[in-house]
Amino acid sequence: MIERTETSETPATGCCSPSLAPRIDAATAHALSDDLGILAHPIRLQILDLLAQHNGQVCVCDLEAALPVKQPTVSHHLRLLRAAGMIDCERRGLWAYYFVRRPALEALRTRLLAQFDALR
Amino acid sequence: MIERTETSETPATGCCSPSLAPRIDAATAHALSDDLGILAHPIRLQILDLLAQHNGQVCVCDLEAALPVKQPTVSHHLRLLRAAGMIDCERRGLWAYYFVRRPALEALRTRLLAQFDALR
DNA sequence: CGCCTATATTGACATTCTTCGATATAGCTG
DNA sequence: CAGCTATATCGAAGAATGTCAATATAGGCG
Repeated sequence: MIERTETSETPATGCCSPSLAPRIDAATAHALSDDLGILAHPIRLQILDLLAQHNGQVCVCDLEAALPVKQPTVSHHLRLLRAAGMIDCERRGLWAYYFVRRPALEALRTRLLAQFDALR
Repeated sequence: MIERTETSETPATGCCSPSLAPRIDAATAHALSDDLGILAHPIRLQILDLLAQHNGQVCVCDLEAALPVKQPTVSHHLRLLRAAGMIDCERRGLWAYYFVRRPALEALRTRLLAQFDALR
């Protein structure tokens, strides 16, 4: 590492800017990346899409029929989406009807937009 | 699976809607989740933030100094971001100056928004 | 050329993710 | 209750990801 004083204005004897720091703190970055990680799976995106389309009327076997994975896998992804607060379900008799939690998705959308705007 | 006719209007002897299909096709979902997967890492989010802040003036050792990971890890994340088309770099002498590719990020933002709006 | 420095790549290792068969749970129906 | 069905959970196995030490590459300087 090249020697340089923090107070100096010199653009560099070498390269490095005087201790550059991210505006996003690690905790925020972590929280956001967790949510992005939930979205970052094709099956989960398709589940969200299906749920949004047929709000409150989609049971697990519908999803299983519409997606190229088996039932335990569908349940697994539903659990992740639920743990992330993006969806929820209501049991009616034998069936579990899943639906998107619009306010949560709206909040995530807002958070994402804010992040993108910060990259402006 | 419960027997049912596609043409019937009956809300179900059981649960399932007549063959529900995602509006997002698998290819689109896959492409989008790939990009989301790139964003879904705290270090990468912070890198994007740092690059956006100091456009065109950030070399790898700056990033290494600002982030809690070692140089090979920084290079690794830079490579992923670059492969995803989100950033690029210019070599000047010994140093590699990285910068965000604003048009690509803008396109991603648009794509993401469209997706969120589809969940409307 | 020989040395030094910034960055990239390689290889190994640990961790996490994804999937699915098998099984458990829960609620209906007879 | 017995049997059936929808969903959840468990456990195992493979794939993908993240990290870093070690090493390679490449460009500057004396």
